[in-house]
Amino acid sequence: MEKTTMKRSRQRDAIVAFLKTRKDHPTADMVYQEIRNEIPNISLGTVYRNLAQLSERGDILRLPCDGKVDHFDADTNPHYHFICNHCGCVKDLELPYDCKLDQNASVEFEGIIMKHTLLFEGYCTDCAKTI
Amino acid sequence: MEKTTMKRSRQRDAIVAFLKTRKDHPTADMVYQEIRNEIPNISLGTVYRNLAQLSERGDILRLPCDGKVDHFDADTNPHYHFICNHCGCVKDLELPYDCKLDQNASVEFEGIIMKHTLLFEGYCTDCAKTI
DNA sequence: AATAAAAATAGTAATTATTATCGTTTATAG
DNA sequence: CTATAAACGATAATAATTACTATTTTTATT
Repeated sequence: MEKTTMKRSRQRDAIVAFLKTRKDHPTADMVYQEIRNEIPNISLGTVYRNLAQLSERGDILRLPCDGKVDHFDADTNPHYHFICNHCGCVKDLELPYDCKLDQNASVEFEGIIMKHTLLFEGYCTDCAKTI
Repeated sequence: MEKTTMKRSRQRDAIVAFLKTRKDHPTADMVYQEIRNEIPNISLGTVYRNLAQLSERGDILRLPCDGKVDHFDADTNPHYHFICNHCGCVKDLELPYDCKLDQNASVEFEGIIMKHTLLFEGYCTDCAKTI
């Protein structure tokens, strides 16, 4: 996964380009469905492989969502997210990543804390009206 | 899932009793493997069903672990957890659940924030020595 | 431009974790 | 004691993801 040994591919370029146009943090399958419009025979495995590779390299963010399917974000600036328990949509929060949380947690913990994931849950604006 | 319409079962009692003896937050499969010693023909589906039911009722906690398999905790007092990126073990942190996080996040968010999940990652004491 | 090696691909199979189905068993209220 | 609904075991099905493999594509070097 070193940057030097990476070869470009039309498929990966399309995936990155697509993610950059979106602020709603698509899932692997959503990426797949979208890219198929442009590259009809792209394989779902290719999408998964590239999303894994890109997030491994830090070119995109993988957003774990409490047991539900992962979402992906082209905005690599560390920030927190919200997931709607009704429709499943994922939204950005303006809160920046708080390093103090890691420091505080480290105080009484014997191992090494490197980072944290923080996900807020509730109902999005639209679903809050409906329910 | 109302408490009034629940019938006791030997299997569920065994699952709860087992979880209460453990502080390492077993997974569904770990629970299954353990309970089989006592009830050899228990079904894995029964374990999943009861763990879902119990966590739904708030009798145990389901711990989502960033895309990895869920772990379960008989200590229902809200608290945060740590997962080791090397061995996958899950440990308690002494930090209590911080309601202010939800309040802060709500300030600039239009929907309704009800709760959050916060998981710390890094290397546990044992793995920190090895690596 | 031709070529060779590595990387990436499409298509498919396999895996993993979990949920659903269904006929049978069991708990419990009356 | 009995009726009813909950819970069960066994198995099948599903969903998401990963692995495999033969082929294609990229890219550095001639």
